[in-house]
Amino acid sequence: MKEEILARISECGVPRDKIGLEFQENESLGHYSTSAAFLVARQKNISSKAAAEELAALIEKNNDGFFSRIEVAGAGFINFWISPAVFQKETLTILNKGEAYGKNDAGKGRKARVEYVSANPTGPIHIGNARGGPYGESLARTFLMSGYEVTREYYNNDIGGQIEKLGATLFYWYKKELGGDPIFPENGYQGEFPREIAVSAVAALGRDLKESDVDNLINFGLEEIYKENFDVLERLGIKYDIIREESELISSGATERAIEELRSRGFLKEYEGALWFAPKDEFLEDREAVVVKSDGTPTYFASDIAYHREKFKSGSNKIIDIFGSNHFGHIPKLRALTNIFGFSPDDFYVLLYQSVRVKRGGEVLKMSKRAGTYITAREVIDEVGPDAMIFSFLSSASTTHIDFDLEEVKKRNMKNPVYYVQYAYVRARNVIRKLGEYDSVSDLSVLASDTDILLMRKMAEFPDIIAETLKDFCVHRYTRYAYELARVFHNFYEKERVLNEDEPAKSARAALVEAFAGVMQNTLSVMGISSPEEM
RNA sequence: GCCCCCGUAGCUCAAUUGGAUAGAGUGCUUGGCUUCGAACCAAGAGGUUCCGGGUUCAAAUCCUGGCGGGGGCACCA
Repeated sequence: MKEEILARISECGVPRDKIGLEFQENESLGHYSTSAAFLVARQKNISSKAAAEELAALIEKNNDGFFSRIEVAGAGFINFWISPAVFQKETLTILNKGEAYGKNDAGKGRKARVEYVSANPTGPIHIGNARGGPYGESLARTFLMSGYEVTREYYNNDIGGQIEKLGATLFYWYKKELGGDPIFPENGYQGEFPREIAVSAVAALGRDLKESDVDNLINFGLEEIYKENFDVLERLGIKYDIIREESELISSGATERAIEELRSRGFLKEYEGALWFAPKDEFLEDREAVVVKSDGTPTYFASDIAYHREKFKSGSNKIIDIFGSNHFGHIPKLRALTNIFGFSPDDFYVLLYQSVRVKRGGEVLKMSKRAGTYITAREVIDEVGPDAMIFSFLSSASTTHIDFDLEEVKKRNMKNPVYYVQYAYVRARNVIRKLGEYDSVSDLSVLASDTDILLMRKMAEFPDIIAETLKDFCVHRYTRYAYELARVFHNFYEKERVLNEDEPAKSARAALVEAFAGVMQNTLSVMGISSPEEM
């Protein structure tokens, strides 16, 4: 809907990106409004009121019945009311397009790769890691809605110091389980999880593992952790197209080849026996990092170079990495790789989400995987269900730190706004079911009450919501929109009848309800949330 | 010490990217089921947007100086 209005305003000489068109929920300020006149006033050095009058008159001149009213208000705002016929026609379009309503072709013929979660395989996914799941998934779906071919990917740091520590921890519990009295390894992983794995390892691998067989134990442990973590992710509706493992990059020689390429092109320098990344480009940030240690082994960053080399050379148009904020220091190094591997820095995004703080009755719980004090994603899903968890996480902007109080979880379970949203959908589906067959209509002109119009307007906003999110990646916009759409429908449901209505209002309202159900389903879908028929 | 994020109603979060009277949920007070499902609707109370200064028609938002919280600055991943 915005596109049409923007086109009409920009025809009158205001640059499209300067118009700042706003949807107005309260009709007293119009269906949409713009502050564009303030800009014109400055350019022409006239009063904002005069500029608004002038601009409004120009728009009115080209008006062909699209706007029912154009009004200057306040210090120079222009408020637009749009003809009911426009919204009635849009509602028919919704019915016509169904699942395709809201899609755009901004990414037609283009590819996007989105990496998210990528939790270290040293234990179960905890509540902090889990935040990246709904975020990445919803973003991936936004790209799909925009016509992109999307690859969802997960990176597994399945080798290195942390894995050795995991092995040592598992071996400790393995020995303990067999009745030995081993010493707990320094910096080993606390918590129940390693012990549970060790117990099943005794059953699966036998009782004769020696210290030199620790790799068997590690491989068994990693398998158990993968099983657990990808199962949890699947409960959140997340499935990956690519799961890349660091060990695989090393064993295939990809890491070695990437190092060699950087070396031959002069991007590595030697210092104190180690090889350092030294891109020497226009960036000013300090990005120096060890790529090959003085003992000759590559660091994790070496594999990251190989992995991003693969991403940048994969023919994708957009590359997106979603990390926790603690990876902040990693960004400049990764960004420096774009130029080196011939990828546009403007199409590479590293999106960070802030931490999740867990409280219990107001008291902050310190989360640490090593110390074994963390809340797992599975615990929360079991408690509130995947839909409520996804909606909760998506409700706040990725840049804000969120607090999660476990004492509130149970209470929130019943009161979670996701049910308000899903219930609106259920109500609509109920009406449609009870209607049975009804005549399809091509004329919705009887839909003219305030609640009819507001519902149609809100539905017509959906494609704009998708388009805006594609630009700024603020997927939390969806939860807001979903809530508002639901509220508008609940209002409609209270005030207007469908089943008892006479024709032609009955069929028209039926069409409206069906259109609503479609838009709501698409809204829930882009968040990765289910659309239940009953609750 | 340097860098990033945050600070908005008792609590958890929004605010269309600088717009009009800062909004929702939750909690609290009150009214509404003989009518498509009340997991709903309606009404009320609740604010120095952490503090100071600046920029302009307009600041929660931008610049600056503080205060407070979180994270990062490894030959760990």
